[in-house]
Amino acid sequence: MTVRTRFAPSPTGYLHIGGARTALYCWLQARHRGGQFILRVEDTDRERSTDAAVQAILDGMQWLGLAWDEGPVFQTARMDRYREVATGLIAAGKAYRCWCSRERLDALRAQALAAGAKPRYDGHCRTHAEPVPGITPVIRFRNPDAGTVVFDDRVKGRIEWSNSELDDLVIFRSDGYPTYNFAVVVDDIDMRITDVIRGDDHVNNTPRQINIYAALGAPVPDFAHLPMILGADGQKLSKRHGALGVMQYRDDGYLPHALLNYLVRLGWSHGDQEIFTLSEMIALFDIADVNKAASRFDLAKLGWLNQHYLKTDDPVALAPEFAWHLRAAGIDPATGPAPADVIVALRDRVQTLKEMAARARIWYAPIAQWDARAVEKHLRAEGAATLLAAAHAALAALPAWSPESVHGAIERVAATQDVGMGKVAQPLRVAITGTAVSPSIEHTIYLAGRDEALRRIDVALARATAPG
RNA sequence: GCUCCCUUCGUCUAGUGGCCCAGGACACCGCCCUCUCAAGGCGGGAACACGAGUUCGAGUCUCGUAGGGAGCACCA
Repeated sequence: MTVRTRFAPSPTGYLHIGGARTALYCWLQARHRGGQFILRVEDTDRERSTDAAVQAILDGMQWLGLAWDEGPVFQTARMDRYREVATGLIAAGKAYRCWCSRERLDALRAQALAAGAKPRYDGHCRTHAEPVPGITPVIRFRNPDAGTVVFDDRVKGRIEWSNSELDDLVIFRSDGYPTYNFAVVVDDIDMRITDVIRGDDHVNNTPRQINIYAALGAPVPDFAHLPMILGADGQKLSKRHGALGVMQYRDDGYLPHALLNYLVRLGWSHGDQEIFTLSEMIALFDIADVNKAASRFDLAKLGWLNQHYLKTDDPVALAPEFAWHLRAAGIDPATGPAPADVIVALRDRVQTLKEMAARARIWYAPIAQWDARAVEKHLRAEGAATLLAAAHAALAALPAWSPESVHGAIERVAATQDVGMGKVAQPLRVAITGTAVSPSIEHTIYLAGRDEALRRIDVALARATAPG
């Protein structure tokens, strides 16, 4: 039997980090086993579902590269089917209509709570159904009264549930929409899902869903419940923790495969391996190796991974994404050096493309601000003017313009003037960038372009020698 | 309150009864390298929640305690 997994978000917000990991694990499981990955949109909550959220989820999935084989299937497009199945259940005596009022239900709940028990529906309408004029009844599933439900969760292990803990849940609301627990089961059966991989906030739903499978005479799929992802403070992830939507990570300068690599290791491991290419993930991923406990989101480690990929990926391949960030920062890539060259100069110094874009500004726009301390220390230093002038001449005379040739020129200036590299590099750094910190001096100068570099050295020379 | 689940360095984790006085990675600290900042190299501190039990032997098995989480909706 070919493996079929599905990711089934409800479109009430963007694709957050927890959902992205669930989607990744579903996708990996399908790819690893040579099966299919289906995307289903659980939009039966008409109050909270929005088209914008659907789009946000699709965008997030696409950016991450989690391609689905079927879908997106919208539950709202399957209403007739849910109704058909529910009607069948009623006909078979496995479900019934219920007219119980909200008041009666509330009273029941309060009573149970007061008695220190778990609130459960008492099954009143199983036998005493009294149609109330003008009221559309809900449909309840007739849950078995006795026995236990046992399932072998692929990550949590064996879980056993007594049917006495379960009650007759509503499977169809009075507004004509099916409830979650019912729609998922009908969908998972119809879509022939073999592996249900979802957040562990659903373990409690699983026994009642299994009972529905049984009532429908359908085979029960494998279940794997993933532990939660918490914020760095160990609290449930929320808006307080900042960037939540996956697309926010793009805006913040993270690479999709860096995020994927981070996510795959968060709660799953393969020995001591930290770095995984997509194909390694697919080859090595096993749902059985997923951890049981919740884990915390650690931005520092994501940053480390992101930089790892900035350093090891082909700069040319990274260039389009970097150019996107330059534009996002209000920089026109056409007004300066090739983005790929900038990546080479900065990738050892930043963890994100966003930081990189910010630092790249000096090569695309004039120096906006001079660091007074740097000017004082390096530009107005003893001999700085002489060195700048010598560098200017050496750079102007260079037959070819490349990081290597620039490096050679600076080295020759240092040798000729009989000073260390630092003595000539620092004034030049301030001349080109206005600050004492930048990439290696040859890249700093190279990226400015010869004309602009010489122009800036001229300006710096004036500052170096100006009185005061 | 009830039911279910979870518990190894600050964080992510390795560990499936002896190979573990617990290994790796991120973070942190130190040293080296060095044109600044980084990156890199080398080194360091840092954990089996607690208590019983089973066993020749327990991070690994059992029970209890504590702490954390989820669910108990006509929300998904």
